[in-house]
Amino acid sequence: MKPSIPKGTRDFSPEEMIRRNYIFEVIRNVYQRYGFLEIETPAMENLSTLEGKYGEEGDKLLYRVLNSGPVMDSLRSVADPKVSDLTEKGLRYDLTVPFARYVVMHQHELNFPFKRYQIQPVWRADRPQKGRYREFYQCDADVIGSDSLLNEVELIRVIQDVFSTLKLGVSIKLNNRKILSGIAEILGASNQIIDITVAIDKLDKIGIDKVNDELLAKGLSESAVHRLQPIIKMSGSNGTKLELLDQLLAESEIGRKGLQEMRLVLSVLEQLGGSWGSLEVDVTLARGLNYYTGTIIEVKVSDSRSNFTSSVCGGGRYDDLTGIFGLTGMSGVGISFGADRIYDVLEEVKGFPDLSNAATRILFVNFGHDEAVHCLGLITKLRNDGINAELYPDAAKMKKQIAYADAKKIPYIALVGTDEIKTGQIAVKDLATGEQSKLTMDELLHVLR
RNA sequence: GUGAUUGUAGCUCAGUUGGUUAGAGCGCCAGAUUGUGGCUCUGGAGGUCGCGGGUUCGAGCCCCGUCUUUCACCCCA
Repeated sequence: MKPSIPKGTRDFSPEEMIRRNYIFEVIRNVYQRYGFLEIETPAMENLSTLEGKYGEEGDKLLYRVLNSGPVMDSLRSVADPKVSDLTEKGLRYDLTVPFARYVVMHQHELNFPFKRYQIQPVWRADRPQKGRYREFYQCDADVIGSDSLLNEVELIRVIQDVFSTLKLGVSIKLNNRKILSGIAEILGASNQIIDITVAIDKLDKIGIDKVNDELLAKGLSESAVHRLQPIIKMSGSNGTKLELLDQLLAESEIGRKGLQEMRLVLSVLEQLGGSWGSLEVDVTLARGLNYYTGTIIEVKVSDSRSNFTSSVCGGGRYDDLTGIFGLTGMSGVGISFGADRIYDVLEEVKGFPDLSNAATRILFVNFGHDEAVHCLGLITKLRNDGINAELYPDAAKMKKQIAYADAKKIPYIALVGTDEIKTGQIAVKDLATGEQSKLTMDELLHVLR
Protein backbone atom coordinates (compact mmCIF):
# COMPACT_ATOMS: atom_id res chain seq x y z
CA MET A 1 0.00 0.00 0.00
CA LYS A 2 1.21 3.44 -0.90
CA PRO A 3 1.10 5.82 2.08
CA SER A 4 -0.74 9.10 1.65
CA ILE A 5 -2.35 11.92 3.62
CA PRO A 6 -5.72 13.59 3.07
CA LYS A 7 -6.13 16.31 0.49
CA GLY A 8 -5.24 19.74 1.79
CA THR A 9 -3.17 18.47 4.74
CA ARG A 10 0.61 18.55 5.02
CA ASP A 11 3.54 17.01 6.85
CA PHE A 12 6.09 19.44 8.26
CA SER A 13 9.80 18.66 8.14
CA PRO A 14 12.19 19.56 10.98
CA GLU A 15 13.36 22.61 9.01
CA GLU A 16 9.79 23.74 8.45
CA MET A 17 8.91 23.22 12.11
CA ILE A 18 11.77 25.45 13.21
CA ARG A 19 10.37 28.19 10.99
CA ARG A 20 6.77 27.59 11.97
CA ASN A 21 7.68 27.70 15.64
CA TYR A 22 9.49 30.97 15.06
CA ILE A 23 6.22 32.50 13.82
CA PHE A 24 4.21 31.02 16.68
CA GLU A 25 6.75 32.27 19.21
CA VAL A 26 6.71 35.81 17.83
CA ILE A 27 2.92 35.93 18.05
CA ARG A 28 2.83 34.22 21.44
CA ASN A 29 5.37 36.64 22.91
CA VAL A 30 3.46 39.68 21.72
CA TYR A 31 0.16 38.31 23.03
CA GLN A 32 1.71 37.65 26.42
CA ARG A 33 3.26 41.09 26.52
CA TYR A 34 -0.23 42.58 26.12
CA GLY A 35 -1.65 40.50 28.94
CA PHE A 36 -3.48 37.80 27.02
CA LEU A 37 -3.77 34.38 28.67
CA GLU A 38 -3.61 31.14 26.72
CA ILE A 39 -6.35 28.52 26.55
CA GLU A 40 -6.91 25.45 24.42
CA THR A 41 -10.17 23.84 23.39
CA PRO A 42 -10.81 20.38 21.88
CA ALA A 43 -10.32 19.64 18.19
CA MET A 44 -13.91 18.38 18.14
CA GLU A 45 -16.94 20.35 19.22
CA ASN A 46 -20.53 19.20 19.35
CA LEU A 47 -22.18 19.92 16.03
CA SER A 48 -24.84 21.95 17.82
CA THR A 49 -22.06 24.34 18.84
CA LEU A 50 -20.75 24.76 15.31
CA GLU A 51 -23.74 24.54 12.99
CA GLY A 52 -25.38 27.76 11.90
CA LYS A 53 -22.54 29.95 13.14
CA TYR A 54 -20.69 30.45 9.86
CA GLY A 55 -23.55 30.94 7.44
CA GLU A 56 -24.76 28.59 4.76
CA GLU A 57 -21.34 28.45 3.13
CA GLY A 58 -19.62 27.63 6.39
CA ASP A 59 -21.95 24.78 7.23
CA LYS A 60 -20.97 23.09 3.98
CA LEU A 61 -17.30 23.36 4.91
CA LEU A 62 -17.72 21.78 8.34
CA TYR A 63 -16.04 18.44 8.87
CA ARG A 64 -18.49 16.12 10.56
CA VAL A 65 -17.12 13.29 12.64
CA LEU A 66 -18.84 9.94 12.24
CA ASN A 67 -20.17 8.47 15.44
CA SER A 68 -18.69 5.27 16.72
CA GLY A 69 -20.40 2.61 18.77
CA PRO A 70 -23.53 0.52 18.36
CA VAL A 71 -25.23 2.84 15.88
CA MET A 72 -22.35 2.54 13.45
CA ASP A 73 -22.10 -1.18 14.11
CA SER A 74 -25.72 -1.69 13.16
CA LEU A 75 -25.57 0.73 10.26
CA ARG A 76 -25.39 -2.00 7.67
CA SER A 77 -28.82 -3.21 8.64
CA VAL A 78 -30.42 0.24 8.90
CA ALA A 79 -32.04 1.38 5.68
CA ASP A 80 -32.19 5.13 6.28
CA PRO A 81 -30.32 6.22 9.38
CA LYS A 82 -30.96 9.73 10.60
CA VAL A 83 -27.98 12.01 10.19
CA SER A 84 -28.02 12.89 13.88
CA ASP A 85 -27.51 9.23 14.65
CA LEU A 86 -24.51 9.19 12.33
CA THR A 87 -22.72 12.31 13.46
CA GLU A 88 -22.98 14.62 16.39
CA LYS A 89 -19.45 16.04 16.49
CA GLY A 90 -17.52 18.21 14.09
CA LEU A 91 -13.96 19.49 13.76
CA ARG A 92 -13.31 23.04 14.89
CA TYR A 93 -13.91 25.52 12.03
CA ASP A 94 -12.37 28.51 13.78
CA LEU A 95 -11.31 29.48 17.30
CA THR A 96 -13.86 32.21 17.95
CA VAL A 97 -16.99 30.09 18.28
CA PRO A 98 -15.29 27.52 20.57
CA PHE A 99 -14.04 30.49 22.60
CA ALA A 100 -17.57 31.85 22.93
CA ARG A 101 -18.70 28.41 24.07
CA TYR A 102 -15.79 28.29 26.52
CA VAL A 103 -16.68 31.68 27.99
CA VAL A 104 -20.28 30.67 28.58
CA MET A 105 -19.33 27.34 30.13
CA HIS A 106 -16.67 28.86 32.39
CA GLN A 107 -18.26 32.26 33.03
CA HIS A 108 -18.17 31.88 36.80
CA GLU A 109 -14.43 31.15 36.87
CA LEU A 110 -13.37 33.93 34.55
CA ASN A 111 -12.01 37.32 35.49
CA PHE A 112 -13.65 39.88 33.17
CA PRO A 113 -12.67 41.59 30.99
CA PHE A 114 -11.16 38.29 29.88
CA LYS A 115 -8.25 38.45 27.47
CA ARG A 116 -7.40 35.11 25.95
CA TYR A 117 -5.15 33.88 23.19
CA GLN A 118 -5.29 30.54 21.46
CA ILE A 119 -3.00 28.98 18.85
CA GLN A 120 -4.48 25.80 17.43
CA PRO A 121 -5.35 24.14 14.12
CA VAL A 122 -8.77 24.44 12.52
CA TRP A 123 -10.29 22.42 9.68
CA ARG A 124 -12.36 23.41 6.67
CA ALA A 125 -13.51 21.17 3.81
CA ASP A 126 -12.51 23.80 1.27
CA ARG A 127 -10.90 23.17 -2.10
CA PRO A 128 -7.19 23.77 -1.47
CA GLN A 129 -5.39 26.48 -3.45
CA LYS A 130 -2.77 29.15 -2.95
CA GLY A 131 -2.69 30.10 0.73
CA ARG A 132 -5.61 27.81 1.46
CA TYR A 133 -5.44 24.53 3.31
CA ARG A 134 -7.91 22.11 4.85
CA GLU A 135 -5.94 22.04 8.08
CA PHE A 136 -4.32 25.27 9.19
CA TYR A 137 -3.41 27.18 12.34
CA GLN A 138 -5.14 30.24 13.61
CA CYS A 139 -3.58 32.45 16.27
CA ASP A 140 -6.43 34.28 17.97
CA ALA A 141 -6.51 36.97 20.62
CA ASP A 142 -9.82 38.26 21.93
CA VAL A 143 -11.01 40.52 24.70
CA ILE A 144 -14.47 39.75 25.97
CA GLY A 145 -16.52 41.73 28.45
CA SER A 146 -15.36 45.23 27.57
CA ASP A 147 -16.91 47.78 25.23
CA SER A 148 -13.90 50.08 25.32
CA LEU A 149 -12.47 51.05 21.96
CA LEU A 150 -9.05 50.99 23.62
CA ASN A 151 -9.22 47.22 23.06
CA GLU A 152 -9.34 47.88 19.33
CA VAL A 153 -6.36 50.19 19.73
CA GLU A 154 -4.40 47.56 21.64
CA LEU A 155 -5.18 44.83 19.10
CA ILE A 156 -4.00 47.01 16.25
CA ARG A 157 -0.83 47.65 18.22
CA VAL A 158 -0.48 43.87 18.59
CA ILE A 159 -0.72 43.52 14.81
CA GLN A 160 1.90 46.23 14.32
CA ASP A 161 4.22 44.64 16.88
CA VAL A 162 3.93 41.19 15.32
CA PHE A 163 4.64 42.31 11.79
CA SER A 164 7.41 44.68 12.81
CA THR A 165 9.08 41.80 14.66
CA LEU A 166 8.66 39.65 11.56
CA LYS A 167 9.95 42.58 9.46
CA LEU A 168 7.08 42.17 7.03
CA GLY A 169 5.49 45.18 5.36
CA VAL A 170 1.72 45.19 5.75
CA SER A 171 -1.30 47.31 5.13
CA ILE A 172 -3.82 47.34 7.96
CA LYS A 173 -7.29 48.09 6.67
CA LEU A 174 -9.99 49.39 8.97
CA ASN A 175 -13.72 49.60 8.56
CA ASN A 176 -16.76 49.62 10.79
CA ARG A 177 -19.94 47.67 10.39
CA LYS A 178 -21.93 50.68 11.58
CA ILE A 179 -20.53 52.78 8.75
CA LEU A 180 -21.63 50.09 6.32
CA SER A 181 -25.07 50.06 7.91
CA GLY A 182 -25.19 53.83 7.57
CA ILE A 183 -24.32 53.62 3.90
CA ALA A 184 -27.06 51.06 3.30
CA GLU A 185 -29.46 53.24 5.25
CA ILE A 186 -28.91 56.42 3.25
CA LEU A 187 -29.26 54.40 0.08
CA GLY A 188 -32.63 53.27 1.34
CA ALA A 189 -31.48 49.66 1.19
CA SER A 190 -30.88 48.73 4.82
CA ASN A 191 -32.03 45.18 4.25
CA GLN A 192 -29.50 44.72 1.45
CA ILE A 193 -26.41 45.58 3.46
CA ILE A 194 -24.92 42.12 2.88
CA ASP A 195 -25.44 42.28 -0.90
CA ILE A 196 -23.96 45.77 -1.04
CA THR A 197 -20.91 45.02 1.07
CA VAL A 198 -20.15 41.68 -0.56
CA ALA A 199 -20.24 43.40 -3.95
CA ILE A 200 -18.07 46.40 -3.06
CA ASP A 201 -15.64 44.13 -1.24
CA LYS A 202 -14.67 42.80 -4.67
CA LEU A 203 -13.70 46.23 -5.98
CA ASP A 204 -9.96 45.50 -5.95
CA LYS A 205 -10.47 42.29 -7.81
CA ILE A 206 -13.10 42.90 -10.49
CA GLY A 207 -13.22 46.68 -10.91
CA ILE A 208 -15.96 49.23 -10.48
CA ASP A 209 -18.04 48.39 -13.55
CA LYS A 210 -18.52 44.78 -12.55
CA VAL A 211 -19.24 45.81 -8.97
CA ASN A 212 -22.01 48.09 -10.27
CA ASP A 213 -23.34 45.29 -12.49
CA GLU A 214 -23.49 42.98 -9.50
CA LEU A 215 -25.27 45.60 -7.38
CA LEU A 216 -27.92 46.09 -10.06
CA ALA A 217 -28.26 42.33 -10.44
CA LYS A 218 -28.90 42.07 -6.70
CA GLY A 219 -31.84 44.41 -7.16
CA LEU A 220 -30.35 47.69 -5.99
CA SER A 221 -31.96 50.68 -7.72
CA GLU A 222 -30.15 52.73 -10.37
CA SER A 223 -30.26 55.83 -8.20
CA ALA A 224 -28.87 53.98 -5.18
CA VAL A 225 -25.98 52.64 -7.25
CA HIS A 226 -25.42 56.17 -8.53
CA ARG A 227 -25.34 57.59 -5.01
CA LEU A 228 -22.94 54.83 -3.95
CA GLN A 229 -20.28 55.84 -6.48
CA PRO A 230 -18.54 58.59 -4.44
CA ILE A 231 -18.25 56.13 -1.56
CA ILE A 232 -16.76 53.36 -3.65
CA LYS A 233 -14.39 55.68 -5.47
CA MET A 234 -13.29 57.39 -2.28
CA SER A 235 -9.54 57.91 -2.08
CA GLY A 236 -6.94 60.04 -0.36
CA SER A 237 -5.85 60.20 3.27
CA ASN A 238 -7.84 58.77 6.13
CA GLY A 239 -8.77 62.30 7.14
CA THR A 240 -10.12 63.08 3.68
CA LYS A 241 -12.15 59.89 3.64
CA LEU A 242 -13.61 60.54 7.09
CA GLU A 243 -14.64 64.07 6.10
CA LEU A 244 -16.39 62.80 2.99
CA LEU A 245 -18.13 60.13 5.06
CA ASP A 246 -19.19 62.82 7.57
CA GLN A 247 -21.09 64.62 4.81
CA LEU A 248 -22.52 61.50 3.24
CA LEU A 249 -23.66 59.92 6.50
CA ALA A 250 -24.94 63.08 8.19
CA GLU A 251 -28.51 61.78 8.05
CA SER A 252 -27.71 58.34 9.45
CA GLU A 253 -27.45 58.00 13.19
CA ILE A 254 -25.79 54.60 13.05
CA GLY A 255 -23.41 55.80 10.37
CA ARG A 256 -22.36 58.75 12.53
CA LYS A 257 -21.78 56.39 15.46
CA GLY A 258 -19.53 54.21 13.31
CA LEU A 259 -17.56 57.23 12.18
CA GLN A 260 -17.14 58.40 15.75
CA GLU A 261 -15.76 54.98 16.73
CA MET A 262 -13.37 54.95 13.81
CA ARG A 263 -12.16 58.46 14.63
CA LEU A 264 -11.44 57.58 18.23
CA VAL A 265 -9.43 54.49 17.35
CA LEU A 266 -7.40 56.34 14.75
CA SER A 267 -6.74 59.37 16.93
CA VAL A 268 -5.49 57.32 19.88
CA LEU A 269 -3.23 55.34 17.59
CA GLU A 270 -1.93 58.58 16.17
CA GLN A 271 -1.22 60.00 19.63
CA LEU A 272 0.72 56.88 20.54
CA GLY A 273 2.79 57.01 17.36
CA GLY A 274 5.35 54.39 16.46
CA SER A 275 3.32 52.46 13.94
CA TRP A 276 4.38 49.76 11.52
CA GLY A 277 2.87 49.47 8.08
CA SER A 278 0.09 51.62 6.73
CA LEU A 279 -3.20 52.09 8.51
CA GLU A 280 -5.95 52.70 6.04
CA VAL A 281 -9.64 53.45 6.24
CA ASP A 282 -11.31 51.22 3.66
CA VAL A 283 -15.09 51.17 3.43
CA THR A 284 -14.96 48.38 0.84
CA LEU A 285 -13.66 46.00 3.50
CA ALA A 286 -16.44 43.61 4.48
CA ARG A 287 -15.04 40.30 5.66
CA GLY A 288 -16.75 38.15 8.24
CA LEU A 289 -19.76 40.36 8.09
CA ASN A 290 -22.08 37.75 9.48
CA TYR A 291 -21.05 38.49 13.01
CA TYR A 292 -19.05 41.72 13.19
CA THR A 293 -21.00 44.64 14.62
CA GLY A 294 -18.37 47.36 14.99
CA THR A 295 -14.75 47.65 13.95
CA ILE A 296 -13.56 45.40 11.13
CA ILE A 297 -9.83 44.79 10.63
CA GLU A 298 -7.99 43.10 7.80
CA VAL A 299 -4.27 42.89 7.15
CA LYS A 300 -2.69 42.35 3.76
CA VAL A 301 0.94 42.02 2.82
CA SER A 302 2.27 45.14 1.13
CA ASP A 303 5.85 44.03 0.70
CA SER A 304 7.27 44.75 -2.75
CA ARG A 305 8.91 41.30 -2.76
CA SER A 306 5.57 39.51 -2.37
CA ASN A 307 2.69 38.76 -4.72
CA PHE A 308 0.55 37.43 -1.92
CA THR A 309 -2.95 38.88 -2.05
CA SER A 310 -4.82 36.91 0.61
CA SER A 311 -5.21 38.43 4.04
CA VAL A 312 -2.78 37.28 6.73
CA CYS A 313 -4.77 38.56 9.68
CA GLY A 314 -8.34 39.61 10.30
CA GLY A 315 -10.63 40.57 13.11
CA GLY A 316 -13.30 42.80 14.51
CA ARG A 317 -15.89 43.40 17.19
CA TYR A 318 -18.98 41.37 17.96
CA ASP A 319 -21.42 43.07 20.31
CA ASP A 320 -23.03 39.83 21.36
CA LEU A 321 -20.43 37.15 20.95
CA THR A 322 -21.88 34.71 23.47
CA GLY A 323 -25.57 35.46 22.90
CA ILE A 324 -26.13 32.31 20.84
CA PHE A 325 -25.04 30.27 23.85
CA GLY A 326 -27.33 32.13 26.22
CA LEU A 327 -25.01 34.69 27.80
CA THR A 328 -26.08 38.12 26.60
CA GLY A 329 -24.50 41.54 26.90
CA MET A 330 -20.96 40.29 26.35
CA SER A 331 -19.14 42.34 23.76
CA GLY A 332 -15.99 40.89 22.30
CA VAL A 333 -13.28 42.09 19.97
CA GLY A 334 -10.52 39.96 18.55
CA ILE A 335 -8.01 39.26 15.84
CA SER A 336 -6.63 36.15 14.21
CA PHE A 337 -3.30 35.64 12.48
CA GLY A 338 -3.12 33.03 9.72
CA ALA A 339 0.20 31.41 10.58
CA ASP A 340 0.34 29.24 7.46
CA ARG A 341 -0.11 32.20 5.16
CA ILE A 342 2.47 34.22 7.07
CA TYR A 343 4.82 31.25 6.60
CA ASP A 344 4.18 31.21 2.86
CA VAL A 345 4.86 34.95 2.61
CA LEU A 346 8.05 34.82 4.69
CA GLU A 347 9.22 31.95 2.52
CA GLU A 348 8.44 33.96 -0.60
CA VAL A 349 10.32 37.07 0.55
CA LYS A 350 13.10 35.07 2.22
CA GLY A 351 12.17 36.82 5.43
CA PHE A 352 13.10 34.16 7.97
CA PRO A 353 16.03 35.10 10.20
CA ASP A 354 18.94 32.77 10.91
CA LEU A 355 17.39 30.10 13.13
CA SER A 356 20.38 27.77 13.29
CA ASN A 357 20.69 28.14 17.07
CA ALA A 358 17.50 26.10 17.33
CA ALA A 359 19.36 23.05 16.02
CA THR A 360 22.42 21.13 17.25
CA ARG A 361 25.52 23.31 17.68
CA ILE A 362 28.11 20.59 18.16
CA LEU A 363 28.38 16.89 17.39
CA PHE A 364 30.71 14.60 19.34
CA VAL A 365 32.33 11.97 17.18
CA ASN A 366 32.00 8.42 18.50
CA PHE A 367 35.31 6.51 18.75
CA GLY A 368 33.98 3.54 20.65
CA HIS A 369 32.00 2.75 23.76
CA ASP A 370 34.35 4.05 26.46
CA GLU A 371 35.18 7.27 24.64
CA ALA A 372 31.50 7.80 23.85
CA VAL A 373 30.48 7.51 27.49
CA HIS A 374 33.19 10.02 28.40
CA CYS A 375 31.76 12.35 25.70
CA LEU A 376 28.28 12.06 27.14
CA GLY A 377 29.66 13.51 30.35
CA LEU A 378 31.11 16.47 28.48
CA ILE A 379 27.89 16.89 26.51
CA THR A 380 25.92 17.06 29.74
CA LYS A 381 28.01 20.05 30.81
CA LEU A 382 27.30 21.82 27.51
CA ARG A 383 23.60 21.08 27.73
CA ASN A 384 23.45 22.41 31.28
CA ASP A 385 24.80 25.62 29.81
CA GLY A 386 21.94 25.74 27.31
CA ILE A 387 23.91 24.50 24.31
CA ASN A 388 22.33 21.96 21.98
CA ALA A 389 24.80 19.12 21.68
CA GLU A 390 24.67 15.49 20.64
CA LEU A 391 26.75 12.35 20.33
CA TYR A 392 26.80 10.22 17.20
CA PRO A 393 25.32 7.02 18.58
CA ASP A 394 27.41 4.51 16.62
CA ALA A 395 31.16 4.10 16.32
CA ALA A 396 30.87 4.46 12.56
CA LYS A 397 33.57 5.64 10.21
CA MET A 398 34.51 9.20 10.87
CA LYS A 399 33.65 10.11 7.32
CA LYS A 400 30.12 9.02 7.92
CA GLN A 401 29.89 10.86 11.23
CA ILE A 402 31.15 14.12 9.77
CA ALA A 403 28.86 13.76 6.78
CA TYR A 404 25.99 13.43 9.26
CA ALA A 405 27.02 16.71 10.90
CA ASP A 406 27.32 18.31 7.50
CA ALA A 407 23.88 17.21 6.38
CA LYS A 408 22.38 18.39 9.65
CA LYS A 409 24.17 21.75 9.29
CA ILE A 410 25.88 21.32 12.66
CA PRO A 411 28.62 23.98 12.77
CA TYR A 412 31.14 22.19 15.05
CA ILE A 413 32.33 18.68 15.73
CA ALA A 414 34.24 17.54 18.78
CA LEU A 415 36.83 14.79 18.59
CA VAL A 416 37.54 13.22 21.95
CA GLY A 417 39.51 9.99 21.77
CA THR A 418 42.07 8.41 24.09
CA ASP A 419 44.61 11.24 23.60
CA GLU A 420 42.16 13.99 24.49
CA ILE A 421 40.78 12.06 27.43
CA LYS A 422 44.33 11.79 28.77
CA THR A 423 45.06 15.52 28.41
CA GLY A 424 41.56 16.63 29.37
CA GLN A 425 41.15 18.59 26.18
CA ILE A 426 38.59 18.65 23.43
CA ALA A 427 39.60 18.78 19.78
CA VAL A 428 37.05 21.05 18.13
CA LYS A 429 36.70 21.46 14.40
CA ASP A 430 34.82 24.30 12.75
CA LEU A 431 33.21 22.63 9.76
CA ALA A 432 32.77 25.87 7.85
CA THR A 433 36.44 26.87 7.94
CA GLY A 434 38.01 23.48 8.51
CA GLU A 435 40.05 24.91 11.38
CA GLN A 436 40.74 22.64 14.31
CA SER A 437 42.05 23.40 17.77
CA LYS A 438 42.34 21.78 21.17
CA LEU A 439 40.23 23.55 23.77
CA THR A 440 39.36 23.23 27.41
CA MET A 441 35.71 22.97 28.38
CA ASP A 442 35.64 26.64 29.39
CA GLU A 443 37.11 27.69 26.07
CA LEU A 444 34.62 25.55 24.22
CA LEU A 445 31.72 27.10 26.11
CA HIS A 446 33.04 30.51 25.18
CA VAL A 447 33.12 29.57 21.49
CA LEU A 448 29.63 28.15 21.46
CA ARG A 449 27.87 30.86 23.44
C1' G B 1 -19.91 23.38 -5.19
C1' U B 2 -18.07 25.36 -10.59
C1' G B 3 -14.00 25.56 -14.30
C1' A B 4 -9.08 24.35 -15.57
C1' U B 5 -4.41 21.76 -14.44
C1' U B 6 -0.75 17.99 -12.65
C1' G B 7 1.07 12.83 -11.69
C1' U B 8 7.41 8.71 -14.92
C1' A B 9 13.54 6.61 -9.57
C1' G B 10 14.20 9.66 -2.90
C1' C B 11 14.13 14.96 -5.60
C1' U B 12 13.84 17.93 -10.36
C1' C B 13 12.49 16.37 -14.96
C1' A B 14 13.31 14.00 -20.40
C1' G B 15 10.68 10.14 -23.03
C1' U B 16 9.59 11.31 -31.00
C1' U B 17 3.26 9.62 -35.25
C1' G B 18 1.55 4.03 -29.93
C1' G B 19 6.77 -0.30 -31.22
C1' U B 20 12.24 -4.34 -28.40
C1' U B 21 15.21 -4.24 -22.07
C1' A B 22 11.77 3.43 -19.73
C1' G B 23 16.50 7.52 -19.37
C1' A B 24 19.42 12.04 -17.34
C1' G B 25 21.11 15.27 -13.44
C1' C B 26 21.14 15.60 -8.32
C1' G B 27 20.68 12.56 -4.02
C1' C B 28 21.58 7.58 -1.73
C1' C B 29 24.97 3.07 -0.72
C1' A B 30 30.02 0.96 -1.18
C1' G B 31 35.19 1.59 -2.33
C1' A B 32 39.73 4.65 -3.46
C1' U B 33 40.75 6.88 2.34
C1' U B 34 40.91 2.00 9.71
C1' G B 35 41.37 9.85 13.70
C1' U B 36 39.10 14.14 9.62
C1' G B 37 33.55 16.16 5.78
C1' G B 38 32.62 19.17 1.32
C1' C B 39 35.93 18.29 -4.30
C1' U B 40 37.33 14.15 -7.54
C1' C B 41 37.32 9.10 -9.48
C1' U B 42 35.27 3.93 -9.70
C1' G B 43 31.32 0.64 -8.85
C1' G B 44 26.19 -0.27 -7.14
C1' A B 45 21.11 -0.19 -5.55
C1' G B 46 16.64 2.05 -6.71
C1' G B 47 10.48 2.17 -11.27
C1' U B 48 3.37 -2.14 -10.33
C1' C B 49 5.16 5.03 -15.49
C1' G B 50 -0.85 7.68 -9.37
C1' C B 51 -4.84 3.75 -9.28
C1' G B 52 -8.82 0.91 -11.93
C1' G B 53 -10.98 -0.28 -16.49
C1' G B 54 -11.06 0.03 -21.99
C1' U B 55 -9.10 0.33 -27.30
C1' U B 56 -4.94 -2.25 -29.81
C1' C B 57 -0.95 -7.55 -32.32
C1' G B 58 1.40 -3.96 -28.97
C1' A B 59 -0.04 1.60 -24.23
C1' G B 60 4.35 5.80 -20.13
C1' C B 61 1.89 7.89 -24.76
C1' C B 62 -5.06 7.07 -27.08
C1' C B 63 -10.31 6.71 -24.43
C1' C B 64 -13.40 6.42 -19.72
C1' G B 65 -13.59 6.53 -14.46
C1' U B 66 -11.20 7.62 -9.89
C1' C B 67 -7.61 9.66 -6.52
C1' U B 68 -3.94 13.43 -6.18
C1' U B 69 -1.25 18.35 -7.29
C1' U B 70 -1.58 23.30 -8.57
C1' C B 71 -4.59 27.57 -10.03
C1' A B 72 -9.04 30.64 -10.61
C1' C B 73 -14.29 31.37 -9.09
C1' C B 74 -17.39 30.99 -4.56
C1' C B 75 -15.99 31.85 0.23
C1' C B 76 -12.14 32.62 3.53
C1' A B 77 -6.81 32.66 7.58
